Amino acid sequence: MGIQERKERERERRRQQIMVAAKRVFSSKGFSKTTMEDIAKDAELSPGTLYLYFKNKDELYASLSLRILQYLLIRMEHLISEKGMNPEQRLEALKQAMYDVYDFDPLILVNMFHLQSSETLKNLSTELLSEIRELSQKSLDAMAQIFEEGVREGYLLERSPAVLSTIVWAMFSGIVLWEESKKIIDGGGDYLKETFDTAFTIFMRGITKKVDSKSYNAA
Amino acid sequence: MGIQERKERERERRRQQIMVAAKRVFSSKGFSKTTMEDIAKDAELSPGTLYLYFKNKDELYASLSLRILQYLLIRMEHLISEKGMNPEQRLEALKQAMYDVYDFDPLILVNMFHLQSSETLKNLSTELLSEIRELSQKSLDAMAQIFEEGVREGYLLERSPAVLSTIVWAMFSGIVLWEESKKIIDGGGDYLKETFDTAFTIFMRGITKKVDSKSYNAA
Amino acid sequence: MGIQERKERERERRRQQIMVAAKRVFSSKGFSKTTMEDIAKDAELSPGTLYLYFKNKDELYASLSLRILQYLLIRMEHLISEKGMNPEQRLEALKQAMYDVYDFDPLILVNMFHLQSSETLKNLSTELLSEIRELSQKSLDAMAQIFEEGVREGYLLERSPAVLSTIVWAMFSGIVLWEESKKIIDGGGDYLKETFDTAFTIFMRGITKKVDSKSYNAA
Amino acid sequence: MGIQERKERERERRRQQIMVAAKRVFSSKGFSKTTMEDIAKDAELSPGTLYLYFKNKDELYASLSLRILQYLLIRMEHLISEKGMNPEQRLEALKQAMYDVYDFDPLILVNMFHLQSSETLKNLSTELLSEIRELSQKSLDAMAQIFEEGVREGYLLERSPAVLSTIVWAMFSGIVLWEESKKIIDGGGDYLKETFDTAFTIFMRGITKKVDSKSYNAA
DNA sequence: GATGAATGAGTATTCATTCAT
DNA sequence: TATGAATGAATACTCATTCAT
Repeated sequence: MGIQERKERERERRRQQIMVAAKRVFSSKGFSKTTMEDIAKDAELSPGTLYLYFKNKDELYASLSLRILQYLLIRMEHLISEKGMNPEQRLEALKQAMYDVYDFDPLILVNMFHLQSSETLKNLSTELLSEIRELSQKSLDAMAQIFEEGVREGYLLERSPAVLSTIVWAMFSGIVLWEESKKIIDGGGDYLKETFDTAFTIFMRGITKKVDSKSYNAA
Repeated sequence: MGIQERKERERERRRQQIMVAAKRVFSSKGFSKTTMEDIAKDAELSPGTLYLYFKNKDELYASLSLRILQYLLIRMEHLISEKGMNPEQRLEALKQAMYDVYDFDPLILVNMFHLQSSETLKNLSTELLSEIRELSQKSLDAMAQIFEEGVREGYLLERSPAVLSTIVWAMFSGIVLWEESKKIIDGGGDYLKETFDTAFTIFMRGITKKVDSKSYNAA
Repeated sequence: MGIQERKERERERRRQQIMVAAKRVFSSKGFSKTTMEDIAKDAELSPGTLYLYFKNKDELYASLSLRILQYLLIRMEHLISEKGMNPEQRLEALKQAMYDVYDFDPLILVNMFHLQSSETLKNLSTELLSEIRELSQKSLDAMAQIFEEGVREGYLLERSPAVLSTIVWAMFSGIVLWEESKKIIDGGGDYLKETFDTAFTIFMRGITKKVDSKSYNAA
Repeated sequence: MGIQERKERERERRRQQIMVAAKRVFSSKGFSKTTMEDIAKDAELSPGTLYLYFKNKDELYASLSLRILQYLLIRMEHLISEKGMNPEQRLEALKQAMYDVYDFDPLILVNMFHLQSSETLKNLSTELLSEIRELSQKSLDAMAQIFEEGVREGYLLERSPAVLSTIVWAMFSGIVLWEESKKIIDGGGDYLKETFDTAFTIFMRGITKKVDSKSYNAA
């Protein structure tokens, strides 16, 4: 291992250390109530050091979303590379993958929507922004391939794979958002998996060619 | 009209004046970059006056969402009170109602999701919070009635109406959020209606008992 | 007195209050070691209030120089409006006026040179900058008139009045700077008046047509 | 050449390398906006290394002024050691020497005044401060010798040589400062040489015993 | 000597909110 | 009611300097 490489690895380790702390603090206090000093303390570093690894608070925040997007992409790519699954099985695996994304980091997933729908985006460096864009796009593309295959093999109705993947992702994120906000608003909720399972089943039935008896009136 | 009532009406007018200004400014600058003074200027009032009508910035912000929730509820209640529609027609009308909610104020709709997913909720007064909760719940309940009727009349599969309405709402909000964020991230988008139309059609097919030939392979 | 005018007067009073405090603190601690909070405390105001009257620290600093330039201009204009003085008397009065400017506020005079020669200028608003420029120019123009008259009346040699006034001002400011820096460097100095008196006498002899016996070998 | 001496030479070279970089950066960004890292980068060294050669930022800054003072002293000493000049010629040579000082490094010359008039002086080490003091004093003493000789030889009026040299230096620095600030404030200027030439001529006429016909009404 | 990562004290500025008028 | 001047707490970010390697 060259000295260059060792340094790079060390640097990456520090970044992770900071991100872990950031996630912890952001999750418990929310974005605007979290101070850089809070994060520094949690990471057992000085505030100045944070700025050696992240341009500003917004970028540190956004980098957390990046991680979950990266995880999403990995799962999607793994999914489409898997051999020997028929479309039905593959779609079932897709649903499972999305559960895993949620489990990977539910709070950051919600944050991601905050990020996307806010003015935060304007403070991000173009590199980071394009990285986010690229990851989102790739993940959706991967999802689309699954649907495409289903269509090609005559299992699914002829629908645009791109639109189908958008809908799945929207449905998933909408439910996440809804369940999380219910938790805050009335302390209820966390039926995410049940709800998403139902939603997914309905969705599948809606795009499957031969609507089999199994889906007919199944709970 | 009593003097009390006249006063109340005057007061309501001022509130609206402020909310209109607030909406304008929040929409163009985002929540955290908007100052109370910005809003006061836009409303041609002094900063102090704002506080005579709204407890604080968060509540002013949240009150905007309230309006759109009120509109949603009105539409839903109107929908279920309408006589002489069969389930299919009623569901079609539901889809149309949601388009209208979007058109009523797309930016505020997005703000609403932002509101839901953020720490803002924690700063709201219990009154406002419960008002939001109540409106959301009522709207969803109204939606649920539509599904319930469809089930009762044997048009829809036996599914929990509450879950179905949750899914529709989540699907809708997920797509809104997704399309808006695409606008910001890569300047693309605004396929909301097309996407939601497809999503709704699929969803309908997924929950309809007799899957007719019409939906089979339709674009 | 209209209400508008009363407010304006009140506002001006606050500005002065702040400037007096600023001068006191800047003089004792220097520009970069003075914090806005120091000044606020000295003025018995809150830090935020300072920003209601001055855009930023640089402008507050520069506004001090403005006062001394205003004083300089007043003295110069008074000088040229004075009737019944011959050129010799008028030049003597010029020297006296410059002493007074120095006495008006020696430290701020030094600051003014700091201001001029530094990067501070770049942070100033264009209004303030042009005000400084205008005051400087007007003062020099007034000075130039004195020399012009002396030339016209045949008392002085034919020299450009603009250049003469530049030289007098440069000589004056150079001596101020030098004496002040000597105070800091070796604790010596404060021979400003003696030195400037000699310098002025020599300068006068150098531009006077008839070099009289009085100036010959006078101390 | 001993090993000790070689080391010393090497050390001096590094100092020069740093000073050259420092001058470049200070000149383009001003003192307070220049960071030590800027200088380190320009010098292709690490920040830490700068501190092996200069105690701190202030001293690095001041050391630049030192160079120009050293140059001034060299010129002055050379001037008085020159044989076979009459007072008139020597004074003419003095004027020329000051032009050369200006040309040697106009920006640093301005910096020097900035240095003198500011709080920077208070941060300098006593060694550096006394070095500055000594160089200034020696240069002025050398200048004074020129005037003294002029007086002794009956060419100049009986004036204190120390005061005369102070005045010449103040006049010179005042003009430099004035011309430079005009450049910043209104983009005008660089008439330094013309202005100083006139000033010097007037000054000479003011201290010369026999005011000859040449200076009478000359341009 | 040289490095450069880490430090952490230091501060200008903002802005939601109040309250005397 | 309405005002808007004043408040002052709160904080992101910088950068001269150090020191372990």
